[in-house]
Amino acid sequence: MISLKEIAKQCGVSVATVSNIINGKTNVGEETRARILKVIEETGYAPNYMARGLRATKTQTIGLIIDDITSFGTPDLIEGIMGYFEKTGNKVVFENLRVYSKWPADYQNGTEAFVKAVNAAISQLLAIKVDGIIYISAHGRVINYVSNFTSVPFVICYGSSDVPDVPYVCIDDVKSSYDLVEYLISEGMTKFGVIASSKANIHGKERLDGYKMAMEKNNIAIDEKYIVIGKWDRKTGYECCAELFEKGFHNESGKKVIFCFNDLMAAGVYDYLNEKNIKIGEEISVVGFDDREIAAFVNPPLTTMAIPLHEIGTKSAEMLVNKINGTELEKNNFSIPCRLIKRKSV
Amino acid sequence: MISLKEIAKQCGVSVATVSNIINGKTNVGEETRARILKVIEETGYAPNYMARGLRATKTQTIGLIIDDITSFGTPDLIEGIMGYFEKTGNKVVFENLRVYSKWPADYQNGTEAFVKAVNAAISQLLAIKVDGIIYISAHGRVINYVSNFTSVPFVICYGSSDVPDVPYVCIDDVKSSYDLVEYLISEGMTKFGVIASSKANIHGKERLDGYKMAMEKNNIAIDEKYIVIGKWDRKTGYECCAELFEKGFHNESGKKVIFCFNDLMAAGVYDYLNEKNIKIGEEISVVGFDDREIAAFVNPPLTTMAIPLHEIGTKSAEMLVNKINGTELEKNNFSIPCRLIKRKSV
DNA sequence: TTGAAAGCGATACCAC
DNA sequence: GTGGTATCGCTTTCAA
Repeated sequence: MISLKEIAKQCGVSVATVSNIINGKTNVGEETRARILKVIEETGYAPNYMARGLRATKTQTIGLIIDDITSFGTPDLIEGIMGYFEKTGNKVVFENLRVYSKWPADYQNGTEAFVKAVNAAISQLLAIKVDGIIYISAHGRVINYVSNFTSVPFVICYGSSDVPDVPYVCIDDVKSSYDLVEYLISEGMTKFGVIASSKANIHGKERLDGYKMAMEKNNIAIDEKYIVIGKWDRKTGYECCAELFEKGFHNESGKKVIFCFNDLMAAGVYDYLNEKNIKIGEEISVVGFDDREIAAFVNPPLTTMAIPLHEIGTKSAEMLVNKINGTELEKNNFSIPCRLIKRKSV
Repeated sequence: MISLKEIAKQCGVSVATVSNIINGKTNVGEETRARILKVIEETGYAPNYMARGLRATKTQTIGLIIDDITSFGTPDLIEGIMGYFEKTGNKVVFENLRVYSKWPADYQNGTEAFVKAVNAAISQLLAIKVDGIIYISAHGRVINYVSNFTSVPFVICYGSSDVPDVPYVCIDDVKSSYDLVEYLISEGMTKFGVIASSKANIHGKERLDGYKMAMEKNNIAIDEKYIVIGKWDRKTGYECCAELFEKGFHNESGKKVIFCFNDLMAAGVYDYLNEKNIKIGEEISVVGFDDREIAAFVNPPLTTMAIPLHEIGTKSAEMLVNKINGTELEKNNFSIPCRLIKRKSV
């Protein structure tokens, strides 16, 4: 590969001059600049990234830590982030924690092994001198345990943190859930079954809050026994629906709806309802959350809340760039509301 | 950040000795090694990646070019690749071509703008001195247009190439399609409708070949009028099914099956059949290809062929590492067969 | 406006 | 076994 030195020799100038031209310095003669630029063009010279990174403080590289690339939403988040960095001319390096393959079933948030893995990833990234780090979390994790936040700008994407001053952008679960329930009420629903999740999960906790707020606002009684706890998958969706039925939910009078905290559990509810030959969207309505691909393919198509993944990604990237440039941020964290997708299940 | 020099000074030895220890050279005294290792441990010293990359020929970094991260299969391919590189201790840098957002609808394979984007990505990667490159292609592209194949080891993942000696690993579409049709025949199917694709797409072409081979092998007549061309999406799946019906497919005698070249088109067929109140899997069977998430969620669940994405990824990574190490490869390309997933649609 | 030279942090060759 | 030092390709004073 051709080096700075060689093109300097070819042009009969010093390396310093060539370097100045490449870096857009103004202290170079008009004629010299043009002449050298031409040679650079012709030779297809590209600066050596390593050499540059060694000397300069900024590497134009940002590090992306992802919990698991096969996790729902992650690809679209990445797409948003990389779209932004393409414009700013940053390179992106990945650290893939691969939590699904490493800690199958249910690993614990904040677990020692996990924290260690995260910090190892951060060290790696720091070793290659990234200008900043974005952490894409799955599972609505609350990230409170990262040790070296401060050494380089850091933003959490699709997750949150209780540590003060750690920037993050996540979805507004409370408002989204509230909006969905308001819509359901406007459609005349009066009896709600909800398939929630453990409150340890921030999404679960906040969606429940939103639900309760909307119910109270509209003076509809909340029946605690019809709030059951699932584990975000199809199987527990099915089981929770069965539990609702055991408790007599289907015998309630009034328009009934089952609000599932994600689409997968809603699919489990479909399974149960189909088994019992209950017409979904007619006898009982069902709504989900996430707007996964499957939501449009189940029968009937599922009404759900679409997560603005692309926007979340873009926003995170924007925040990081601002942090790196030292631009003061208006806010340190953002919550973006989801979009209601009306389909046939209501 | 602490440097080699500093730890050398701290230990009262030369940088050369420390460097030798770090790089596992054997020409170092037992006692010295232990003493220095201890200091390295205590100080948390990590070698500067840039400096090392500048001097050494290998950077332990591999470049990953991806057509589009939101494309079906890409995340799992990446998961397989990164799992392998985690073991070998390689870092991974991404270049995301983002073809879906940049060339919406249908961009052309081999198009000038596209080729330019690919070569730009390669140059980027070369500038940061990657040891090798993996290209994850979407759309079963045949990659014949990359200019600087040779400067660094290069392998195509989930695609192929007609350029001699370019290593690739893809799926064995012919065999997979053949296997699927054989299974269908073993289930007593005699009338086949097929929703294929343009033959410009290598997957489409080969799946058709496999279909024909299986039919001929079993002496079942191929009815060309029942081979219709879709565009891999739900909508054209629906339209193609309608076309089949216009041609009288549903009035044929014998056990009928519609073989769709992917799951999305199969879902379109479901739409049409549901509309006509035809019992899927009873009156007419349907099979897809890909085993996307939706396949398990449509009603009835779809019989389809699962693509061994993880394995393809792992194999590509393995090939690349071998190439980098100069290990002779037994073969320059691999075709991995898909796995039949039996569900209720047959 | 241009250039000489120091140095970034490591590796590797060659003396001792 | 250990140490001195040239070198990788670039950026960045400081002089000229």
